[in-house]
Amino acid sequence: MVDLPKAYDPAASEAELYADWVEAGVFHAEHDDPGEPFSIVIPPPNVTGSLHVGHALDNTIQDAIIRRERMRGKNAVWVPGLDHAGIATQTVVEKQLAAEGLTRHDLGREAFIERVWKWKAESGGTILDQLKQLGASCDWEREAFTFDEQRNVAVEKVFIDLYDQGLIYRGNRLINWDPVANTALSDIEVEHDEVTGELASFRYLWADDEPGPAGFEDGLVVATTRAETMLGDTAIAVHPEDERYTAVIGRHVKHPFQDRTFAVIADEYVDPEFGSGAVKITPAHDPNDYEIGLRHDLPMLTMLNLDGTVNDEHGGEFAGLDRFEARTAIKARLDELGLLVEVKPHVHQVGHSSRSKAVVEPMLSDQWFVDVRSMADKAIESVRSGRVTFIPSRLGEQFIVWLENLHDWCISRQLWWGHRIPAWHHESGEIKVQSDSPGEGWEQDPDVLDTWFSSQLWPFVLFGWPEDTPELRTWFPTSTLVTGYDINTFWVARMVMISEQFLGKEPFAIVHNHGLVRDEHGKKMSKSFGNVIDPLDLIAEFGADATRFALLRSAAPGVDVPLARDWVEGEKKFANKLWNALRFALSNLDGVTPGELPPPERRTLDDRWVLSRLEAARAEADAAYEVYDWPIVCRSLRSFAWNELADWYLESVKVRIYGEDEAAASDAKAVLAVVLDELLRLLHPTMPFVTETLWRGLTGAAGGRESLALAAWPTAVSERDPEAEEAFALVQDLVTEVRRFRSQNGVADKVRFALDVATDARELLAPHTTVLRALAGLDEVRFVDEASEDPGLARVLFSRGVATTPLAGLIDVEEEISRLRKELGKAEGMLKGIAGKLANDSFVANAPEQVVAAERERQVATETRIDELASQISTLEAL
RNA sequence: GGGCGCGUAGCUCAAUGGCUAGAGCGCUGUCUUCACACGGCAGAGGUUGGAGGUUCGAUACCUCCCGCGCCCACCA
Repeated sequence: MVDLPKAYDPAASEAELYADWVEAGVFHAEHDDPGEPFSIVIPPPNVTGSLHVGHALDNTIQDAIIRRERMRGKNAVWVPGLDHAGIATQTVVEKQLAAEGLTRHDLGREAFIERVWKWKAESGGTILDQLKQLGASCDWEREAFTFDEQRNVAVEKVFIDLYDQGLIYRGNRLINWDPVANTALSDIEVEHDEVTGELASFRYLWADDEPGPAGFEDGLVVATTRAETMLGDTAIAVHPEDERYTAVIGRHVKHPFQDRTFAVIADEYVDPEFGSGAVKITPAHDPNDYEIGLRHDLPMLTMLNLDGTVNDEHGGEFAGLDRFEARTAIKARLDELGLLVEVKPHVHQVGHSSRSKAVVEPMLSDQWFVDVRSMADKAIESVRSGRVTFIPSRLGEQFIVWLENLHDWCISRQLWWGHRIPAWHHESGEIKVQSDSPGEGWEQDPDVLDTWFSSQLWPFVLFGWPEDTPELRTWFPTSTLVTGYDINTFWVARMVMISEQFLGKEPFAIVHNHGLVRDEHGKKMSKSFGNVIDPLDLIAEFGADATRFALLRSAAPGVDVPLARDWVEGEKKFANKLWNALRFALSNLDGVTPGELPPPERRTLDDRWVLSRLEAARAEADAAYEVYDWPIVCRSLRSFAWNELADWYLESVKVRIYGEDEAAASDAKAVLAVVLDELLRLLHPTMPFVTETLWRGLTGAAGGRESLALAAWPTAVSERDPEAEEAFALVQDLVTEVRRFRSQNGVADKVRFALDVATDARELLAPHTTVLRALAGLDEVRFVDEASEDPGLARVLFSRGVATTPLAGLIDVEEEISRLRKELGKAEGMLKGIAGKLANDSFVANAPEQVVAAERERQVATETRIDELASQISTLEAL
């Protein structure tokens, strides 16, 4: 017999259990292990990271999935790893350097990278250790890093092959420049935030040899939110059909600060409704203007340095000023020259770097790009055809739309930490793409690849690609990818594209998107709001199981997940409830372990009922597990465990367990053991620790390879039993009514009395009076044909009849009358509703037969009840 | 500007077009009975955002409105 402490203490056992699982290789899989392959690759957390609630959710879901599949006998592997997270990691280490008064340039490239590796070695494993605290059942023997030796080989191969296929090219194009991190960014690394800026209007005067046409003697007014870019203006555009401006098309204006002129051109892009209807064109610093510049073959003048200051070439008196200082200075100068027309507030979207939060500057630059169109089209087809399914499906739609509008991907970053681009530049300007230096006079491209370029390979490089390994053949394509919808664009889309390109297959069959974890009111967690919850605190205080369960119970696919400390505490209480249910069982089972159920004829009503309800919960939870509907998984199991098993069955089973009849007691124990065993199995993927501890206690399993984590996933132990459910529901109804009677009349539970029951369900109820007596605290239950009219009786009404007991000082008559009146009013209201329904001919004609029949039954029952209530009230009043 | 999602009890959320719209937390009362006070029992609490429509019947389907949130997008 196992002796459990009175209250569950997660901290006492979690670490030890985890070590035991790992020691026994419970999480490790080999390619030739038995079972159908099932694989998940972890979305690799940043090496800089520490576990936050988002990770906790993401990994809890993956763990629940992989644990269930493992129990189902699959050859299940969950491969963990870390992302080198180029820009994020470099930023962290640069900050450390800054604290020492250094920049990365002081160290130089090699020393800096060495420094990052050193830091990675010291603290890179933190988040993986934290995953262990959460209970994540990763196969740690397969841990990988996006920047390790093996992954490097793959990254280089992919780059070189794509280049050879013409899908990677180098180009001088307008890209998003982050002037703080000093690197190019891809489009999706730019976040558009609404900002209240200003719209400045100023005028360009006509070129000296070109007086303005009638109506435009004073020049041409243009508007801009970034006045400083006028240093790079090379045209003014108007709409070709804008009659106001027909006369000025082809004329030239002069630049106020530079010795040059440029033309007024016509382009359909211009919206005549906006501003003055004339747009200044800066092809080198604005995406629209860039397009116009290409169409009209305009000069592209870059007027900013990479650090965001105005350059010498076109800056003139403004050279060296920061772009925002320049904005002010230029407006001031324009004003002095009498050229500034007005400045008014303007709300618009401004692109910010998702990393540094700096305002992104569109810049012309030489960068490497991936031509994504053909791969994107294939990826769209993968989703359309259902070869990749999204859960929830609406996110698949969104995914397709995004792929349809995808532009080429700028993959070069002006950073040091990351995969160096395998391209070599010759003094002559020639470029070669290959792993090793072509020889003397060749310099390797200084840039590194976007972090996502390497993580897109994750689902196959984890299994050894480009080698043709047995692991790759076994576990690729992977089964399910679990991730927040927020990185579908960054990561998921690119995995689909690149997997198809290089392995000819989609990398996974299912993408399960969960939402983002928010606070209890749906607000984003952030340091500035002070509403951040640290999952490690939760685990320390309430246990990993409670933390996991609290996350899962709100994690409907694709829907953001609210979380509050109190809710986690609530799930700790659930764990404690389970703990105590098992504590009760273990102290009473006397060594009975889960095995065969007693034959049907020896099962009592409560046995049949609990088995039927268990099967209902199992079926519901299992189906929900299958479609990753976590709230239903949690709700069905929690409510069975607490509201049915603990609240009713454990109470009713005491009758036999504490009773004299040893055969009955042993049948009861057998059923109890089976039910608990199955419940623990069903809950294990969500709450691995407490279920493992309790299951070992229940079964006597030794741990190690004899772990619940390796036990079989439950199938139906019995069928649903509608008859038992109906009968037991009646028992519950009568018990509840008796309790209500007690509660409302101040009759203490320990005051026992006899009950005369008049019911049309006598046959159903009669065999179960023992349970009835135990649960309702009755001396005796007698069945009578008709309820006595004796005014000296208290009446307890239930759905199928009425029960009476001598008042004999039990209750307060006045109170009872008022209670009955209330109930009568309620019943009359209900009857009115039913009668109205049945009087409606079209209802009777059109509703399904069972529905109409049920209505009729309710009508009769309600009428009977009203009669009874009325007579009861009058008899009481007679007293 | 385009697309998507959401408005149900004080809070967070459920309810194949059909029983009296449910659960958890919170709240009220009550009980320390031998699994559990991290608990039991009982209870209060709803014009399902608003207005129309379809239907015998709408929380659910349709239209419009109001409010909230997210994604995408190059209007200076």
